Amino acid sequence: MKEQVLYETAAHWFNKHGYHGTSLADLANDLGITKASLYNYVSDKRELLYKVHVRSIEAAKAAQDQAMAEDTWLGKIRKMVFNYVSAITRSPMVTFIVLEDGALAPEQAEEILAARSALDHEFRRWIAAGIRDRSIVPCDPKLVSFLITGGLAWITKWYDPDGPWTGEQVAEAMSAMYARMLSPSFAEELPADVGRILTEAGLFTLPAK
Amino acid sequence: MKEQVLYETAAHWFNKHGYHGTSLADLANDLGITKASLYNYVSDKRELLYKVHVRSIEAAKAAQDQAMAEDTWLGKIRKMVFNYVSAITRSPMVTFIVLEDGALAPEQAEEILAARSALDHEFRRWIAAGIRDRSIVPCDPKLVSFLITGGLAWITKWYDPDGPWTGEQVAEAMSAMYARMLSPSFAEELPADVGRILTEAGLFTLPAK
Amino acid sequence: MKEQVLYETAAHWFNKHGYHGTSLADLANDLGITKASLYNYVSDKRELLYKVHVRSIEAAKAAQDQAMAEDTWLGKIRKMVFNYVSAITRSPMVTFIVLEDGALAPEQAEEILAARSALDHEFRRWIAAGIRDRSIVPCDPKLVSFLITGGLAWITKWYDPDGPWTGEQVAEAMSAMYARMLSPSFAEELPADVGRILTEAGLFTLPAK
Amino acid sequence: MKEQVLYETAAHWFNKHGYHGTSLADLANDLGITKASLYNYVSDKRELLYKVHVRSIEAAKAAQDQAMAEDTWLGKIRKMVFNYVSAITRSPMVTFIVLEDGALAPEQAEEILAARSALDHEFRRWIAAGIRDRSIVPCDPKLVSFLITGGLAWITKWYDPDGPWTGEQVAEAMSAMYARMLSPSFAEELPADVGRILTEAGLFTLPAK
DNA sequence: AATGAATGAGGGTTCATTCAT
DNA sequence: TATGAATGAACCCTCATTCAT
Repeated sequence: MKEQVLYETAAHWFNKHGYHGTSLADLANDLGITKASLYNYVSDKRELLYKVHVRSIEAAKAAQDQAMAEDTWLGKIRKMVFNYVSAITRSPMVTFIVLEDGALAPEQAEEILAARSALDHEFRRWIAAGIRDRSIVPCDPKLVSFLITGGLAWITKWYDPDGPWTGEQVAEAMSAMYARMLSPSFAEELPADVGRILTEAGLFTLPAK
Repeated sequence: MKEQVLYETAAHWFNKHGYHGTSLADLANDLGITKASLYNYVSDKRELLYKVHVRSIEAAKAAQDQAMAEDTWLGKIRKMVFNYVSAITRSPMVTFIVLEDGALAPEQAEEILAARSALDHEFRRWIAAGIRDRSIVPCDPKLVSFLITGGLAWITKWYDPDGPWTGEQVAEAMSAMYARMLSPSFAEELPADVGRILTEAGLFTLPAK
Repeated sequence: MKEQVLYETAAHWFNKHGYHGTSLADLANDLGITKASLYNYVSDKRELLYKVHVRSIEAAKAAQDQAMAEDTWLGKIRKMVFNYVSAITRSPMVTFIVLEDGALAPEQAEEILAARSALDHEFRRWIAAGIRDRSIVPCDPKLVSFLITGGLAWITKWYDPDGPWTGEQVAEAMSAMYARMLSPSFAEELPADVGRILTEAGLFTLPAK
Repeated sequence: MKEQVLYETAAHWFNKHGYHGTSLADLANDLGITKASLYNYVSDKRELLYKVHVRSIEAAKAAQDQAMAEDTWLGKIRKMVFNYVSAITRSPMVTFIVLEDGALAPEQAEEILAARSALDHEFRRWIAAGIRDRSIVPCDPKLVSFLITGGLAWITKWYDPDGPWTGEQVAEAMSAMYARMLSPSFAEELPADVGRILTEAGLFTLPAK
């Protein structure tokens, strides 16, 4: 059995049923092996959750890192959202999993939360910087960060890879909307390709794949 | 024991630990009674979850109903977001709880999902109508509805009543941001009181309570 | 509420579901009162079982006592069976309840078992005496007593007061069959009224009520 | 642990304490394993009861099938009783268990009752056929079937393998008594080996082993 | 690498019983 | 006489985990 599949399955189940609502029997059954066999790959149920969280955070970090190259602060934000949505919708492994209290060991939880917090604070810094140089509308960075995080976390609850939209389309649309929310003036801030989408799709409505 | 307290406690726990991560012993212990006593109020653990969901939906419905009086479509949306955020931050009972697969009985789940879907579709209709009369920027109503729902659902994960912000402040800020995202032109669409807030708070940053 | 009804209901439930399979909630619900109210009549669940047993034994004792007047040993046996079957089929109170191990307190169980044993031994004495004076076929009294007891105990499992047979008909038929089993010669031992039944019913088949 | 032992133990306990009066802890304790281990063999407490019932019915069916070879109707009946008593007294697995209402799932209960009913009706047919060809005394087949079933069901309540009688002795004695009950004339119907028993045992009293 | 069997801990639920009202 | 609320104990069952094979 491929280890990769194990984590994808776990991510899927944790996301749909929650950590405590997922039993190792569920996973084993889904993978076509026995509960006992799982212990050849993982030492713990917790480890599964932990690793899934780690990969999710790595993906978020990557999305952020790759967005840093953008020129403007708004551009960075827009790119970061785009990257992250793309990642989430592309691989079932990269799921934003809601962290249930007490599911992870204290140190693990602390580590995950610290990593998330670091990402969040970096994100807030971008917003604050953008506000300072007037490329982003005055707003509260912390609140806006939460607001956007919520939108991103929710994707896994409704996005269906077999549905009408590709991940890139969703990524494009969401990043555009958030950019719109943050840009001090709609007209001058929107990047060129959004214009293309508006044209192609007619009134910016997402077209089916 | 007050029945109200029971539901608030349950909502709190389900939100923090997930449905399966919450044991009746946790609840009972928190309430200062025994597990068995819980069964004088509820017939089932499931019923607790169900009722919490029902009340959450009622609150959302109320938020929507009370927003209908607004003149413009954007105004309705803004008011709805404001109302709902206010409700969520005000009472621990009104929590947007993530529905874990299989936690509710099939008919219950169906009912809850149907109700949520109805709210969602009404919300989408507002967006679509706004787009049609050009009071809302061209966008995909379904996607935007999901995007906003995510932001609202996430609130319970980070909002702290003992923190620096009042619920009304958060409600004001979030509804303003979403309005900004949707208004075709920022300047002309923003309602008067947002201007007041901008003034009072200095650059729209949320002030501490 | 009539106390009598309580015991009848209890007897019915114990018989259908067993002692442990009957909850006080079942009884209370059936009686239209609350569990707590039951404790105004009985101090214990056990007491219910105990009293039902006592009455069942009293009925058996009465059946035996009233049969002693018969002239022959076989006549006594026949009458005893007739009386007991009549009692069982007449009143829902008089049920032969199978005694589950550990249901009664040790002393109570001992008492009930002693009483049953006394009845049984008296019954065996009749058989033995009959064998001695050749009015009953040579057989093992103990085994025959068990055999007949089984037939009697089973009645509550199948007899339906609303069915085609009256209790007296069943009593007549069963006592006749057992008498047949025990009489050294069928022709000379059968009492007169069996002849009547044979005549009336055609070939001894039980007629509908 | 041998699966066979599990069912024997279960049968024993259900018989002595009733289904609801038997806890899995009792069984596990008796078997020297833990409650949880039971679930490696059975999916349910109910399944234990169900399987025990099934085996009991299979034994009854076998007893009936093997009796069909007998020439006369009375002979069949006699043999069937003999076979069944032998089986019951031989193996603790083959216990006639009283079915408590609601202990089995509706479909299971229906199945068991249907099977029992089939056996019962076949038995009644034998009686009726015997009455028709005058090899059995005129009587009501249904009532007689109940009467005999009761005698058989009761055996498990009193028979003690460590007691003075072997199972075959009991089987011989009971089948002889019922044959006596049903034969139109005692003298001519009794099979030869009963005579032997009468001789050996002195007046047909069962000798100790 | 895989598994069947076993298990301690705990989870949801029922139950007989008590008691203040 | 009746009851709603409370509870300790027990019950059936599930779960994560282990281990010999």
